Amino acid sequence: MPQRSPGGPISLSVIKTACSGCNLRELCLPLGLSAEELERLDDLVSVRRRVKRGEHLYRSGTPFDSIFAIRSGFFKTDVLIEDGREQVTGFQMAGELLGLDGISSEHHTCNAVALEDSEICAIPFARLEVLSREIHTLQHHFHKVMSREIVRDHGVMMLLGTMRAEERLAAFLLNLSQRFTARGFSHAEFYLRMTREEIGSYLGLKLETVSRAFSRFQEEGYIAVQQKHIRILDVAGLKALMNHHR
Amino acid sequence: MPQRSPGGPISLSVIKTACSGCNLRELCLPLGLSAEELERLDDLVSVRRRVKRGEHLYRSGTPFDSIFAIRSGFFKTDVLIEDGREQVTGFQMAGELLGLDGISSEHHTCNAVALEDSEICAIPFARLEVLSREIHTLQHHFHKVMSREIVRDHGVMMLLGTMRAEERLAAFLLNLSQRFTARGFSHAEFYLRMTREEIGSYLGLKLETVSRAFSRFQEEGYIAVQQKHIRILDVAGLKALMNHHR
DNA sequence: GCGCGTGCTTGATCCATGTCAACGGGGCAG
DNA sequence: CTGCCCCGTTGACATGGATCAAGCACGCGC
Repeated sequence: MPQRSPGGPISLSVIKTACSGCNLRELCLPLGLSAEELERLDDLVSVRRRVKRGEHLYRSGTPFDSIFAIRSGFFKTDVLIEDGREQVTGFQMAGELLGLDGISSEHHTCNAVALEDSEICAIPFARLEVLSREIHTLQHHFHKVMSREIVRDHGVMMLLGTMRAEERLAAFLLNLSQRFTARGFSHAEFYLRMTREEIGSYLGLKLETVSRAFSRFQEEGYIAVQQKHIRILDVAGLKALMNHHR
Repeated sequence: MPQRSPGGPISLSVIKTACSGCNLRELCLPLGLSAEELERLDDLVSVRRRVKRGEHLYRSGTPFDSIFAIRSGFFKTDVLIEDGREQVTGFQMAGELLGLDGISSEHHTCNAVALEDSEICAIPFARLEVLSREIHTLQHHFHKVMSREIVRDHGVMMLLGTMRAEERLAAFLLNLSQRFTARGFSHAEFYLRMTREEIGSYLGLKLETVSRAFSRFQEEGYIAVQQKHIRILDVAGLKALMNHHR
């Protein structure tokens, strides 16, 4: 069991901002809402806070009452089993939601850890349900977000169940690239916020295998790697590699 | 590629029954509803139909408009990629919902195939959203069901990412056993509706590996297998095996 | 009742990835 | 500036599961 830092796991400094002024509103929950509806969502999303690198936003087993939207930063979610095995279930970036897994049992079922200093918006779930009864667009969009999470998970199952090491890593890099692009960052150049071990855990590989695959991609000229700095040189090459199954 | 049966993929014989009289109402969507609310759900769930063994309930890429509740029978869902690889994403039994993945893009993103003659209830999603705005219990329960699906997927990711072959199969058998129990069937004795290959696809293993693991479990006295007929002899043994990681 | 096909089992071998080990570099603490 | 620790890289070797191949059992159609 991970130990709690004294005085609670999360830093509580509150930031004042609103969905209506948030540049992520086209990615995040507010998508498709009118100005007036957006204001009602603002009321609901009153708590914003910072989570420092390495801190938990929530832990598996703790009571669930809010979902969280990432305003800035980068998170991982993971599940641990007794014998110490860890499975990273996802990496989340700005505009994505955290905590949906907690709705079913009213307790979080995974850990969410900031991989860099981050800011999140807490959305009290009970109030979200009330509001989404009134705002159809919000209701529907929320359902889409949950469904998208399920589809994403199926993709990971595909990856874990059928792909070999290099395919997995290629898929991972292309996915990150695409998500960075959607946020207005370079699609070709980015910093990884996670370690090789965390990548490995997510992809069902050991860190050495991840490292070797990175090296091979570099030798082949698909990417340039230096530690956590990645430059994608040949998107098509990486894509081709993914169909390269025996 | 599975071929389409002439005249469309699904048999359309309609069965007349109601949620209010359904013995699955404690497992399925109606959970927690009052008699009066249940009647309103009945109105919504008007289409019931049979899907014969081997037939598709829906296919990846087709438009989404309903989710489906399984009234009786057994399904698999799978995702295919171009080069023919298949990933089975789940096996579903009576009382479980199918099609949640389609909400996000308004198209189904996987195939649902009956593994035995089955009966399903179609729930038009747009109408479910309307009704769940009016019935809070229904809204909340629906959210829980979606969330449970996410949690389940995380479990599969854990399995695929960190477990070895025998652990995966043990986890699979225990999970089936537990779900049969919840439906009032024997926890110790059941028929598998799926082939070794489908089990393998779900567990990220080849069919030979699945077969060998079954044989080993039998040698060890954990189970008795004869083709698709499984008898679990030592639940504790199977559970112990799951922590048996090197 | 017989023959065929599909699915299952089992054996032999191979290979991708895991494991173990050594080393190097960068960043942070003092 | 110096030293340490964490992270990443690389090599040598081990192994679990994949692959290839053969044969068997059951269910179904004729």
